[in-house]
Amino acid sequence: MNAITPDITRDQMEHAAKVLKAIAHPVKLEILKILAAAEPMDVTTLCGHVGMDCQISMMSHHLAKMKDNGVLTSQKHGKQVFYSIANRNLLNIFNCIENCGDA
Amino acid sequence: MNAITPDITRDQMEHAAKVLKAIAHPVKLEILKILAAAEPMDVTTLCGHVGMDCQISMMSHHLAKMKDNGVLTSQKHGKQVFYSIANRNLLNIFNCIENCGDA
DNA sequence: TTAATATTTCAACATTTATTAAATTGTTCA
DNA sequence: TGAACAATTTAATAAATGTTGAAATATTAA
Repeated sequence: MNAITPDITRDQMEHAAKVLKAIAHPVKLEILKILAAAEPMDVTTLCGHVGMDCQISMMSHHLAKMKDNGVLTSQKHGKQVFYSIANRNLLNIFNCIENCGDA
Repeated sequence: MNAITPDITRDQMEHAAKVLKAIAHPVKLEILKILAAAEPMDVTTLCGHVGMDCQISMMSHHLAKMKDNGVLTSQKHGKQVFYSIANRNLLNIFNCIENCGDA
């Protein structure tokens, strides 16, 4: 009905808010960025890419939350767990981020 | 450097996370949607559009936070304050939302 | 079976966010 | 001036989030 904010119901709004909340964190955005370039990836490798201040336990929490909200999927392979991006459309958000820099 | 996640620095990541946090809430998304269709708008009118469970004080808190994070701007006119969207590029996020529905 | 590795879960804590009511500021108008 | 209205600020509280380290759970390999 509207070109800019297409037909979005209140329920979709609630869902969208959850997804956005699940990624509105610098480390989580970093995770998405890393996976966007090289998915799937296991937790330890991912942690290494994120940087020195990364603890495996923290990483696991972040990943779990994103998975809970449908942002990521995971697959176990041996003793490692590999994470992927559930729907790469979400990556459009990075264009948003770049363009909406500072107004 | 990368088509999908363009050259985004860690600082930009931090900034993006703040902006996303500032809108990752159903009512705040609703506010954006309403303003997208009819900006600028004063607080009371906005509150009316949001629905029955809207309290003016809550609205004011939400608006203040979004303004603090550069999402909205405001202009005083008489005893009313009119809010607008600072950068309409941000509205692309709604396309993201629509497309990234449920995977 | 024991040891080593990868990841998750648990528990505790500090910080941030959301919500609500009450008090306050600023503006207009009689 | 002072009553009425619009919006913000303050304060209190509940709820959610982020972080950390330790313990628990797989899985593989020796």
